[in-house]
Amino acid sequence: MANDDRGGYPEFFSPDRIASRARLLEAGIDPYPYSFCETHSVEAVRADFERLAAEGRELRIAGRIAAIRTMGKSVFADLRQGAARIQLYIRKGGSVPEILIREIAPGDIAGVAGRAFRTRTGEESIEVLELSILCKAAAEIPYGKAKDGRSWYALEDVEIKRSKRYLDWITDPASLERFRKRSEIIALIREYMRKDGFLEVETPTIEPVYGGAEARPFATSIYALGNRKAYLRISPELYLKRYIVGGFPKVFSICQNFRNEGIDSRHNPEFTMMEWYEAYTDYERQMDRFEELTCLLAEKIRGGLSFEYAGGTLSLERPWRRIRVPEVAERLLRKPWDRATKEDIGDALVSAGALRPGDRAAAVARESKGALLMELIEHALAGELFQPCFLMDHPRDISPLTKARRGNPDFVERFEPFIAGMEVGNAYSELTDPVEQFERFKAQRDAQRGTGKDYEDHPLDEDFLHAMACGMPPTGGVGFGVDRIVMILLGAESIRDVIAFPMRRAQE
RNA sequence: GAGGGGGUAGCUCAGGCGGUAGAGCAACGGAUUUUUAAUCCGUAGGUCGGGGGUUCGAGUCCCCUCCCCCUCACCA
Repeated sequence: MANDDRGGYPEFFSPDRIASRARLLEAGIDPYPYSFCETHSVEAVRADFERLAAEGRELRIAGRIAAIRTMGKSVFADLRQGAARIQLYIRKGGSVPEILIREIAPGDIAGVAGRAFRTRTGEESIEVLELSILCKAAAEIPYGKAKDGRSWYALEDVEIKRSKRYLDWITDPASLERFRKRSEIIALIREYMRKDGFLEVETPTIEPVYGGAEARPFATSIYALGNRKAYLRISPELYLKRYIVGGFPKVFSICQNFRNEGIDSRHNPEFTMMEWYEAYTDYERQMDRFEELTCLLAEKIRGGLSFEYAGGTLSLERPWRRIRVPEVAERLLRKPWDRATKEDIGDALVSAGALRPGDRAAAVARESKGALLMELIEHALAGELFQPCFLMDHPRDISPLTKARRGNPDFVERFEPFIAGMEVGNAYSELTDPVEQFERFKAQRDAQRGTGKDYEDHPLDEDFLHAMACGMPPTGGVGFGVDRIVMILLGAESIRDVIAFPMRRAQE
């Protein structure tokens, strides 16, 4: 910096650029004009370059200046629109005022009018006849250097890339593309659902009673209602079922869920959930649907069902492997489920190395039999869950919203799709018997009492029970983590690379 | 929550056996009449994450603390 007097401005204001802004204003040039009339995108110019160059018609293009190379009387600049770029050629002493050529800088947003032509070296370029600064950037943009898709000295610090996503997007076309594709994936999901007759609906984000999942909620209060306690949604499930009860047989919702739990490469306190319910179907039908939707997304986004992820090759070829919990349980415990005790599972966990011997007693006391079993199974199968599969027919005691497995009532008709070892979703043949639902809720509460998991006073959602008592058709429902599906489809190994503004510890 | 790695100029990184901070790129000034990771000459830029301690002297050693990344544990 030639000048370190920041005049009380934040340190990210560049004195050089503030001075440049002042010089432009002094010359009567507004560096922050109100509009610019574009005739072409960079992409459009690229796509039709030869014809446009031959016609010599005036093109008007706007974008961000990413680099400037001056060579005597010639100035070359890169104009970027997202991942697309084109070179500008400005001749000093031509129609572009000297002051604009002098003050334009990398990071500024510019509008140009000019003609398409090829330089002596063959580079597709725009000869600039008019130049407007559409925004003088006041901060330095860490562009680094780039050529042929490679870059040098560019912003790489993931801390900055994630906390200042705008800089990440400005400087890294790959990041921009990742988030464009995320949006495309969500659009494809909506398209698939609509085509099959599903209605997109909304549910409350702020709820008097939370439910539909087991998680610590975010608590808040409602001023207008005497500071009544309220919670951010941990799942849309109980409200979506009210739609089903009321007469919408096929509904879905894509929404943020909020869970006040850990933050790591697979968990963000708020994450995007896609959840749907389809009346008159069971979980078998929904397993097909989940496969179908995931494969459709893979075809459209990756161009096929087989692609690299996390150092391995995923194959989404249908049908995916079905892993039945009761069968795995019997194999691991070497005795029938009804004869196995919590202590047996505790022993198995210890001998599998999933639990320290000293923690066994506490775990057995704290967790339900079903929860212990799932811990054991997920540990035992960890190496087998890379290829897409369905873990299905979970223990009844950890699945309070699910119908019993036909012919095996200790288990339920539930499945969790796993891809690349990640649990990406959860689905049921939904429980529809209101009396049993009431009993299950009570049993779940009793089981949680004193385990440290009864986070808040958590009243039963009586209104939900009332809805169910009014009659809910047989229904299959599926919820999946959109962020995780996006991670897999886009090759991201951290959820923070697919959430635009992930939760951070550091505060400004 | 536990273990490991890291935080030095706007960006990418050196230095680290304690002696008072370096490079490249970016920025700024200049040269160069078609360049493209342009090049060349010059200038400026850092309380080495924060606090405390040891020392004549700490980016470098010790303690505390904040933040980031990875692995593990819990949750989608």
